[in-house]
Amino acid sequence: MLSYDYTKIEKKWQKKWIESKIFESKEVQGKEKYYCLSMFSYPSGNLHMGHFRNYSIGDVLARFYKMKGKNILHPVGWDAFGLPAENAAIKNNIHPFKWTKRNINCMRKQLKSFGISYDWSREITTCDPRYYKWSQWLFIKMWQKGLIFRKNANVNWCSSCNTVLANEQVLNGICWRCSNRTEHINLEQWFIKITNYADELLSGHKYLIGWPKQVIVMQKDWIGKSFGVEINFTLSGSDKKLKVFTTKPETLFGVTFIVVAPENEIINEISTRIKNYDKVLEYINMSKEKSNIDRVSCRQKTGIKLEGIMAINPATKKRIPVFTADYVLSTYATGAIMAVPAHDQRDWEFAKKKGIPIIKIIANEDNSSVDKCAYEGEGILINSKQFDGIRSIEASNIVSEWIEKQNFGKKTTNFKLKDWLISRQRYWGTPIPMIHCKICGVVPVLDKDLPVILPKNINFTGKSESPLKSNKVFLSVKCPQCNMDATRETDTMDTFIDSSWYYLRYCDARNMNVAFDTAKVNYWMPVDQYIGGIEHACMHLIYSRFWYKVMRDLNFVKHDEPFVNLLTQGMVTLNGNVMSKSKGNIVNPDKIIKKYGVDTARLFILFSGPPQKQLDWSEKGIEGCWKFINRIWLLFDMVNKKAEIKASEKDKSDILKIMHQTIKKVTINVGKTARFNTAISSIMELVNALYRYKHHLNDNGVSMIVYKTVILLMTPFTPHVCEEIWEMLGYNEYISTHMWPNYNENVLKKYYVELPVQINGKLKGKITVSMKYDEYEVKKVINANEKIMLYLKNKHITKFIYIKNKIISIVAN
RNA sequence: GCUGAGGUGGCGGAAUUGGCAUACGCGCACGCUUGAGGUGCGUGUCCUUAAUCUGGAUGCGGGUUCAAGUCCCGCUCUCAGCACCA
Repeated sequence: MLSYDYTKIEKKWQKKWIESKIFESKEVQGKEKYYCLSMFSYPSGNLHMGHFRNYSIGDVLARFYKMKGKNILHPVGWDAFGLPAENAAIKNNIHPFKWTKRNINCMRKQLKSFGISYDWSREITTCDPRYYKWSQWLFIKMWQKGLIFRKNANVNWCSSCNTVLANEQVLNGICWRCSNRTEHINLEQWFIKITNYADELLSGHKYLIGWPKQVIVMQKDWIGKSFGVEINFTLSGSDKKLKVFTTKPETLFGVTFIVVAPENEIINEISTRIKNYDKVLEYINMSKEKSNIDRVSCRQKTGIKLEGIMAINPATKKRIPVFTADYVLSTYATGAIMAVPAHDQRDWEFAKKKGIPIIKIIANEDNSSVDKCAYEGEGILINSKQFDGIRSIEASNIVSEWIEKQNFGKKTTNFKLKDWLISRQRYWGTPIPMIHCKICGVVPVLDKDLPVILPKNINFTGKSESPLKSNKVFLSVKCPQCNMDATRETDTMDTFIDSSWYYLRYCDARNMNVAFDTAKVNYWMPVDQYIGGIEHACMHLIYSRFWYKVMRDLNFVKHDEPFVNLLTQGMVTLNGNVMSKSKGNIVNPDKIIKKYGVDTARLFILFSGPPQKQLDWSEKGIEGCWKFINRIWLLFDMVNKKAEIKASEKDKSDILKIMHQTIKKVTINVGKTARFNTAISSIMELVNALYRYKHHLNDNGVSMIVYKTVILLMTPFTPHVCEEIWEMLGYNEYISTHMWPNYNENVLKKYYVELPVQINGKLKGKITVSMKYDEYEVKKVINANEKIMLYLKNKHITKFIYIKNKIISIVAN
């Protein structure tokens, strides 16, 4: 028999799976559920290898647990709002709706050819009013809870995307989507109080045992909690106090100047007292013009003294100068610092430049000087009056309490995490369901008027204004409270809102009355396995966790965390390069599927390495997987042939033992450790063993038992060919719904074991002994072993170590 | 700079958690099959070696141990994230 006809087989089973609805899910009380979720995709046009890997990993798990008897939810959908659609509209004069729909149709077709075990009846699309109605509804619920607010703020603006961006979406001053430099501008915007949950987002990490450590660390850094003290500095000749935040209160006696951020309000408030205000203003404008990148990359510290302003160090009562400098950020803590040049390198550099005194407060054992650089380590306090001699670690708390008692400061915690800016000045997103009324202020749209439909007739100007503003019909509305003429909000929501709750909609995707039924959500949630790229560590995965906690506090769901286990799959590269359209190095999964079939493509992508690791695509590697599937295919005829020679009892029991070992290994590698590569290699070993065994098949069906096991074990990896062989073997049922094979520990039980014998740490031989043997009996066997005894000739045994069933280690000289 | 993860053949990667390093696959070499090529099958493939002797190899250097890829100390390189966060 020649190689198998994968095209025919794959089409056949994909059709059957859909028609028979075997992968459609229903809540079954009492049956253990398994919610398997691959991150849904943005419909950019076509699926690439990264998608293919993502879905293949999810599919292995969904299929495995289905065979293990669990009730599976394995849904699929589209994260369909977003900028590319709108940019395509401006560029190619195609409506975003049309563009998106076309792409989804194309990608759905492609996705169906992958044969993933999705429940297609639950497919969702976020740009569908039946979906975004509920995004709006949830938005209003959050508004009513006081979690959404408007404020004028210094926000990130991307002039290429023509919209504001959340902090998470700006990396190093660069827009996450288009890689343009962003600017800071002042705008009135919509925010969600994610900071209310900052503490819980951190403490919740302890429940996320099934998450990669890397993601937890990244989130922790992003949330950035730090403990410290807020201290009020009196400004001489003014009733104004200046608030600073410090994590090192013990260095208070070494504060020799104060620095406020150029954007700090206080400068404006005390402007009449600043003698060189013109020059200060000049500096402020200069630093405003510097982009984020310049401020960060140019480590040379600049700044200007506020002449005529002095602060008083509350500990030393000394008058100290006040500066403004852009090495202090306006956006963190109070936007002002107390500078301790002796023990902070940044302050040290600034002090050196400006000729400010440097007073040493912490002395270490070496009594190292602070002339060359700041000393940032621990030590004993000096020059600190009553606190002299205390160790700095202990002094932190002692001084904090003293500060509180003296009433010029209090202990606080600060977060780097800022509130989530959720409004966008773009068209292709969920309309924010709010109304501006001159009398009533900001009023939410009534439930009965939802959804606020995104109008289709819009001019895409590409100008920096919300496109919805151009639609007068959309704009004019009656106020739901006073019924007077009012205007609609024209900003749309950040698409990360759509993706913050889609996993809940999957649990009840067709409900027209509520966003989701609580009972259904509580049946399926939390997601047992989430699979996606690590690039979402500090965006989607923080937003979703936050959103879920709000849902919990609204009594919509009952758990604390939405995703129990997270698998971050590695990228698929070509010659080490990220595949991208601009580089023109995209390997299209369609092409591979055409050449080898889906089963082979899946097998290769899963076999090449652990799913978390980056995978470099190679045609060479895929050949091996193709060969392996063919070897299994060819075995069908071989196991069906009756041979003349009888199989020996030992051969039969040997191969059965290998089979049970393989079942055990695959079960653990798939179910527990998600090491699909080693699972597959152990099945390869079993197939190799069966090939070696094939010479004597007159064996009461032993080879058939082994063969069937191979097919069952391969089903999560190569489902199409396994269904086909299963049918050829005479079964009427789907192998996809067949029970996963069990292994029998009794068969695995060994009675004899091969023990390596080490002499002075080097392997010198092996002996086979009964597993029951004690040291005395093992010694007897060794004494009878000529080869080993040769090494021990004329030697004195000083140590004899026998680790039962593992190893023998002899020390002799 | 800080944080985290890593470094094992020509390559992708294994190693039951301290117990036979290099499983499985790719590649390569040789043989068989074939008119030839491909496929398929078989054998071999870390270095040293005539050898199945003997040594030596898991980034480098040291340590603990009967025994170290795995544990400890010190370097070094790579990748990822954050980056003036007071």
